[in-house]
Amino acid sequence: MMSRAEKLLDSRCSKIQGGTFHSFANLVLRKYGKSAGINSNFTILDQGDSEDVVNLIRGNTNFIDDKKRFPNKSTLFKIYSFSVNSGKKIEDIVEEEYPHFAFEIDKIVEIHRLYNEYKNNNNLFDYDDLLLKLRDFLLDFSPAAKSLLQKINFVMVDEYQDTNKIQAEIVQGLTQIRKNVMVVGDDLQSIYSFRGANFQNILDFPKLFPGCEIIKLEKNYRSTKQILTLANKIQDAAIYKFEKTLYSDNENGELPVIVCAEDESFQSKFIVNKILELREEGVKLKEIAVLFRSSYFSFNLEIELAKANIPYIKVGGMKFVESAHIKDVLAFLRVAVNVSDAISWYRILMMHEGIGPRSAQKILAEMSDRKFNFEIIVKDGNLLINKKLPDLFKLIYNLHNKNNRPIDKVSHTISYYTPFFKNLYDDFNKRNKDLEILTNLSEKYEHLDDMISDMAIEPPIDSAVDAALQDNETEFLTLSTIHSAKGLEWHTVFIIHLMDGFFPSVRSIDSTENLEEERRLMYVAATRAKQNLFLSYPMTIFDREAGHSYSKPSRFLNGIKSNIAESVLVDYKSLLGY
DNA sequence: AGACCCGGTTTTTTT
DNA sequence: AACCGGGTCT
Repeated sequence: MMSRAEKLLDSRCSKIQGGTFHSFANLVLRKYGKSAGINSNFTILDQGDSEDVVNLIRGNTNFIDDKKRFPNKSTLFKIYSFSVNSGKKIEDIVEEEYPHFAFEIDKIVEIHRLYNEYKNNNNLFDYDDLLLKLRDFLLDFSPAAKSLLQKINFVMVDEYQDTNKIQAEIVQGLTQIRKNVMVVGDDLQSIYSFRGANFQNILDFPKLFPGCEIIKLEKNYRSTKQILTLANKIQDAAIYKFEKTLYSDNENGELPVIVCAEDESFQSKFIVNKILELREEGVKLKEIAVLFRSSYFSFNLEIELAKANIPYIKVGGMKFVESAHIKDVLAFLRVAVNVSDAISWYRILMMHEGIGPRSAQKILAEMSDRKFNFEIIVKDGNLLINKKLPDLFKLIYNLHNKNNRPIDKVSHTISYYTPFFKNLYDDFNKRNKDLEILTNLSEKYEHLDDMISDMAIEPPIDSAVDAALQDNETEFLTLSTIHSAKGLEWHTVFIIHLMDGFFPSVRSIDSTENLEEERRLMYVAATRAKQNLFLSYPMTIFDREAGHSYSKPSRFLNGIKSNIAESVLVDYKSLLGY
């Protein structure tokens, strides 16, 4: 966003402190945390790490009865995180969303207490802690907080409809000295309620800052009139909204197209053909995007794109740093920074042959007893670690003590890791590229701890991005989840898998509120297009249980008549016409 | 006892 | 593709 602002204005924009709430929190807490009693060497847990901690605690309790079902780590973590972000009590969330676990409520609350205790003892922050601790730091208004706030003259927040209660409090905290604050948002684009965002925030803004000025932006500079007409039609049916009428002066456009494809692969083939056609017309690949509700909807299309040699990047869904092999390497590096990072130790230890959860726990206990003092550990010949893992120990000792650059540490780690890697993954050849990318990424870092927090908060979008950027700025098509497409725009946009049960997702179909959020998501997707918009759905789709079954077009297409969108059928015959 | 292997299940969306 | 549970091997 900063670089886009820089292009519109000038280089001063690049000097503005900016970022997500989380990355801002990370910077502030590391710099000013000490005076607020925060050990600024904290390690950030991403969602996977947090779930691992929850799982560790879950396994150490005797709460799990073989006969009764108990929420798994990801469910537990979701409950806890939603509780923090929404301000609701765990008890109420379980009651409302997971009534089948209501009888375990005491255990669920107790694991949460232990989870917080564990993070405290080990100086671990999960994403939610970053927000909570920043809020408390600012609102405590200590001398350190004051000195930070003295330097902040203006505060601007984009996408304010997607903030939650804590984030609103952070904005309040940031404006304690100077009340220069501007927020921008659109209630119709609120799509993050699952993590506690509430568009009520933007409505309450005038109460928080009495006397604020409200400016309505009703002129759309992005899309053609035809696209806006369709977008307005989608939001006409919305139940919760605040009246506004969007208009555009741009009348030169084609009608959006609704594409009914015989099946998923016809849908993909249609898109591939259309993209090739557009490219002939001079539309660049980077001006085209394919958007979808869930990351896996694009699998079939990705195969077709590869066949047609169309380069693409995929945004959203499974990320580079979430892939198992990258997490493996990062575990070594994290231990190098924080020797008592138990979660990373488990990961490292258990990739060694003959070491499972039990032995890992014993080894960890041995190290912990000796306060992670490697000099002592290495001399004590009676330890399990010395019998099984002399090389590992040497590696970690060097990573931890040697004063070399991150790139050297990464290379050392990878050479140690390679045999395990090849053993662990059948597709190690494919994954190997990612290890190279990680090495390249580490080149720009001076300090390992910076690299590790970046990996948690602002991870590289996708391995392919970096690969593509390196080899001569190849142009590429964008595939993206709608959530990740927020705030962006393209000349041509395809929205795929518009089927009931997929988009809107089955999981939201039985609640009005969730369904309304899906509708807003649809609205966000449609309004990403500047010039062309294609809405497609396959008539049949493979379903695990039913085999092939007919699908129903998304309810969001209901009522879109031929004066709003053109309809196209894509079957065997029509494809031959191309 | 603990590691490991296999097969069935499940998968929204993000910092 | 990753998780979980259950069965088998060392």
